Amino acid sequence: MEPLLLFPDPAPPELAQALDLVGYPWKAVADERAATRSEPEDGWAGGVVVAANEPEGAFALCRALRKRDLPLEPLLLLVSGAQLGDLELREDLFDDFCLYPFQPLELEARLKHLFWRTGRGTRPELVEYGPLVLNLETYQAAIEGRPLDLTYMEYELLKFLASHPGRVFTRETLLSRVWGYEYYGGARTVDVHIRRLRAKLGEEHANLIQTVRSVGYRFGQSRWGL
Amino acid sequence: MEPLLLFPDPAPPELAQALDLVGYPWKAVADERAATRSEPEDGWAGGVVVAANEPEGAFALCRALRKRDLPLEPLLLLVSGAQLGDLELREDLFDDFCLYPFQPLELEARLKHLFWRTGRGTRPELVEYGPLVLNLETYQAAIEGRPLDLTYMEYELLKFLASHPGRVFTRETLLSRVWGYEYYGGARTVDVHIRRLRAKLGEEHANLIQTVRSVGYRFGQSRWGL
DNA sequence: CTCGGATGTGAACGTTATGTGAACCGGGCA
DNA sequence: TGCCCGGTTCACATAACGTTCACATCCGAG
Repeated sequence: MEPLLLFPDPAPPELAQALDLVGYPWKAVADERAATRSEPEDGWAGGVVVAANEPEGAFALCRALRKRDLPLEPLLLLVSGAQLGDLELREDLFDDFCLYPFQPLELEARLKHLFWRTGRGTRPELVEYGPLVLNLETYQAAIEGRPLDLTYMEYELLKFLASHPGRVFTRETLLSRVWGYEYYGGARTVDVHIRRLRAKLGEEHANLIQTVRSVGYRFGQSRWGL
Repeated sequence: MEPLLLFPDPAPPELAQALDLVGYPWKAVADERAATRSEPEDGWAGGVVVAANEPEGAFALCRALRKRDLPLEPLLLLVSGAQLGDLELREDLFDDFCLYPFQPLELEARLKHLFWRTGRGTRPELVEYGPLVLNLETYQAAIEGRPLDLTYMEYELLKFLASHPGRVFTRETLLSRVWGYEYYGGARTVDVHIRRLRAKLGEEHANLIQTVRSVGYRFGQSRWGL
């Protein structure tokens, strides 16, 4: 079996021990570079990321691992009780989470359940909204069947927006969620990308992205019901 | 929002309370027959099944709910630590599990993540008062289902007022709470915004905002008690 | 009934956020 | 090395927005 990716490096002893006990091979990495460097031939079997001690590094790693051509999955996040509230805005960065410190039995059960449910391919590889379709595997986008020629950043931005239809995001939020937390640049960058997206969507569909003055941008219509 | 199915009936007090606190409606059922009988029009929003106390009944219910034409989803299972080992054989009966007894925060986070990944969307944060609805995530407002086109300041003002129905606020208070503490401007600004809000609410609902002469403004009916 | 302060109203004004076109810059590739 | 592509930044145009003012109207006190 391919090893699991562990963060941080070195891995917390009790985590390493728990995995050893139930027979999961693993390898600890300190950051994205290390993750790429020591990646096995057939890719990682999955990931266990401890966010309780070094949240920034942990979330940065998750984001990087999710953005790859073949996103790392399944990804189990270990969080402290105090971090539970922060998870809401990072739903897409992990597949399941577990309180840290953890019970070995619970960790094992979660890993088993994760492998069971991701093994059946329950993950959607498409993001759809009305006439828009994003194929996450091939990095292609289309509207009404007509292919869109998007650049990397345009694709990422559209993917993020279309994954959260109806919701308003400030430029700062978009910069941190799409560009990355450590990004340090002008907010007007977002405007320009929005404009190009609207242009490529075509006049007919430009209104898929709406401006909410003095707040930010919204994709699609709002959700009134549940 | 449609209610969650709870097992057993009656529901454990701490579970009922935790769900009430975060605003999930629920209905407890004792078995499959009760589940079918009291099922809402649009189906259950999901299920929370406590397996810690009555494992046989709980798993039987899960099995029944999964076998239906429209399987109940998502289903969160609450298990004791001693039951963790048994889960392996029942992977297909639930979508996620949580240790019981549970931390309310963890329960909330798991429900949110479940709703997110099963695509049923998390409940939007709403401020409601009678016919008025404010969607805080999408920055949209509606009255009697009809969308209101509000500017940023109008929205912020209405949000503040509608969040404190029945209470009277002086113009100075509104300026400091809505516009910001350091704001330095004329009090008549408030009047103008109130007028525009009334206009947009429509003649029928303009009285949602009442003038309290020589004091300020009040939203909704006055509260006699408390 | 009358007076005066408080509030409603319409319009004008100044500010600010956003749209827009183009220049800049840096990395990959020939 | 020099070109090309994409991402970023800048400067300017523009329209939306918030604020202010002058005046009209309302309401309660006396």
